[in-house]
Amino acid sequence: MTKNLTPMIQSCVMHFGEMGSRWGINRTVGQMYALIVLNKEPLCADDIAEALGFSRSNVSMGIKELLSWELIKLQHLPGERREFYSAPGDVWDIAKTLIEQRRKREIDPTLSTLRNLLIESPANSEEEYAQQRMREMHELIEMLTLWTSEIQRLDSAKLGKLLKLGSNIGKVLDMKDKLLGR
Amino acid sequence: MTKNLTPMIQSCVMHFGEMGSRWGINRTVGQMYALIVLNKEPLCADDIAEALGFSRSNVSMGIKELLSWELIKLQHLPGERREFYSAPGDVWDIAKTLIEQRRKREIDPTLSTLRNLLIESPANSEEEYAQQRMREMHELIEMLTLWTSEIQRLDSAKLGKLLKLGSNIGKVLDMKDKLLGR
DNA sequence: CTGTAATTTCAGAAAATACTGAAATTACAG
DNA sequence: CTGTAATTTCAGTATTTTCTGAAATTACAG
Repeated sequence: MTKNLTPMIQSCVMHFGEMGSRWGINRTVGQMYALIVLNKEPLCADDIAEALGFSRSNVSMGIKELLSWELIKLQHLPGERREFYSAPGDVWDIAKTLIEQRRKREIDPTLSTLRNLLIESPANSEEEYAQQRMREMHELIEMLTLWTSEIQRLDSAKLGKLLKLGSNIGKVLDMKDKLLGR
Repeated sequence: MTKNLTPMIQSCVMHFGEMGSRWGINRTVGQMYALIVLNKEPLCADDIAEALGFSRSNVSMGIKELLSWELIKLQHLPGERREFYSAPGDVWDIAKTLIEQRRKREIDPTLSTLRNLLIESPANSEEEYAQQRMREMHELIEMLTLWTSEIQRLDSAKLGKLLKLGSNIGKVLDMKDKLLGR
């Protein structure tokens, strides 16, 4: 049904729908989010349902999901009884939230499972090997998580500078080598 | 029917099945991969089908998928007519492959879509705003991609040192700040 | 070649997921 | 309170994805 959308916005919305379905978030929720992000003004559920041609109830569930991910926030507009929703104005804030939420949902449970399996003592050499692999995975995931959490601490301004640095980013990691003494 | 697996390995396999379904790779393929990774010796399709209770054809499709992700490699065992499969011995190699493949499948198409939409000239102020957001997204994604590609260049040994550094990892990023002149 | 073992393909069954419309609930203006 | 607008819930339907078994193909020992 998709009413009102210009081809450009339409394309972007559709693309994020497709991509969304490759992440946890499903196709329609992906479309809804793109629509909200690309729109300067906050949108209400009816706007979304109309623009994308979804049922009102589907939009309601999508909003619930986006709220649970903390990707949108509710706001009341003066003189409006309906509830409006908008995305953070800063894309880096969006990305940070996404990273954070995915960590909670995907990484943390895995770390916890691995930890639990690692405290058991191996019953045979097969389990011994398996535990070794699990130990390596646990270490690696923990380290990568640490890295990303450090990066997440950067605010938008710092990130901007980093961006300016462009492909010289390698230098940062070269310095790391020095720090590591090699 | 899951024959032969010890409870420890069983649990791990099941967990990666669940997690797998949250990534692109589906539940059974996730289980298959965990099984291969945790097993010292290469496995053949029948081993996998028996251990996990899947149909032989499902295993065949799963193997095909894991090969297309380059997460396993085919090998022939001496005196064996059947084909055997194994995962890289180094978990960091596995992670690098995963990151790389996900980039190809999820990030690159998005960057390309955004780029295409950004070369159009905005038809109105609504599109102007939308394009601004798209531009920010494009920049951000490109930068994060650059970062991860730098990290991916590290080999296992260097990564090990980094790992030893533990939570002092923050220092690396502090140095970055100096580099950025603030 | 021939026969058999191993693997792949694929149409359709089964399962999981997403979506809708109707009914219920909530929110609030008057 | 009352009535109406807005939102949510949820049972059922539709769609998509996954999985299987049977048939086809491929690989290779003899």
